[in-house]
Amino acid sequence: MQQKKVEQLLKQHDIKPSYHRIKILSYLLEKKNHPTADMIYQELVKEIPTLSKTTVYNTLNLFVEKNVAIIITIDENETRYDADISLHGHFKCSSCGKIYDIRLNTAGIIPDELEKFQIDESHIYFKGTCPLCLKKALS
Amino acid sequence: MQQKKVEQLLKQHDIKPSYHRIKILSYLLEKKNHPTADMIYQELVKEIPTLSKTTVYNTLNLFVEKNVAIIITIDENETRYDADISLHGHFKCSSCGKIYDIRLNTAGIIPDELEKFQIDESHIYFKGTCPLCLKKALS
DNA sequence: TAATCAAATTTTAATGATTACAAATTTAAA
DNA sequence: TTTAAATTTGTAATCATTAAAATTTGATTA
Ligand SMILES: [Mn+2]
Ligand SMILES: [Mn+2]
Ligand SMILES: [Zn+2]
Ligand SMILES: [Zn+2]
Repeated sequence: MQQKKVEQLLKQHDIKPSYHRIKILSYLLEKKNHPTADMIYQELVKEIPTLSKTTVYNTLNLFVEKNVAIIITIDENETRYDADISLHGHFKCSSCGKIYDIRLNTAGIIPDELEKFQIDESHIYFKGTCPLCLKKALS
Repeated sequence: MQQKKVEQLLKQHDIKPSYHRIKILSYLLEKKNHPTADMIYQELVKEIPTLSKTTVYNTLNLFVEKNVAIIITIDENETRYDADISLHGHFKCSSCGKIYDIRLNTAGIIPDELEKFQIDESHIYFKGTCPLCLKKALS
């Protein structure tokens, strides 16, 4: 996505598109790798040597508050972020660590039992071994 | 559940049923409240003044390793434990903090997209406001 | 242009959950 | 009883995240 589009997206969500914010959102949108705050920091600090990790945290918290990104918690003590805010699932491979996006047929995903509950967020994820790592394990 | 049953359960999973382990597993089984390690500690230390928080952590890690309990991660930086190891979902109320068990019709819960993946764990949870808190909010 | 002000970023320090490690205690076997 | 192994404890370390205060940036106004 071009920078202009990213700026648009930020503005649409009431966020002033500062240099850092554009960089961080671009990272999320392009990499689609569900990174931790630290992964983003380690990558961007190469380009922006003055970057502070607190800025990464502040920015991600702002994104979540303004619904530009969501938090994915699959493993304990490891907060990850996703700029794809649509309802979709994830699979984390315990071997290579990659987190895959899983498209769900969202119909009938909400249990009847929750009829009287107000649902703000739905999360579905799986853990195991991905096909690539399964193949490697054979050889 | 009586103490004998709890001991049985531990033995079945290759865990020597020490006093502390029985207490901690009993807590999980009786309360069914998906507690944090600290919640368990705070409650049990009343009965067992010499209890160490490290023991609670060690024991919970052992339970997870031996499949007597599972880890539930709904909110970041808050690891919770559940002695119900069957496939079921959860709902956490953002208002009162309670975590509800949700029975799922497990049929067709695994997306076709994961056919070639080896799935070890499935997690489904929702966040929002529970009926009790919704009612309170009205008045 | 220069002064002003708020927002954004940085720096440093604090917090809190979890783990590491070694010592002490308990349990069970020899 | 002796000894070794397992369990528990206490303390310190680690690591992710947040808090607070200082600095910088960038727009706005005089
Ligand atoms: Mn995703
Ligand atoms: Mn449960
Ligand atoms: Zn893999
Ligand atoms: Zn509630």
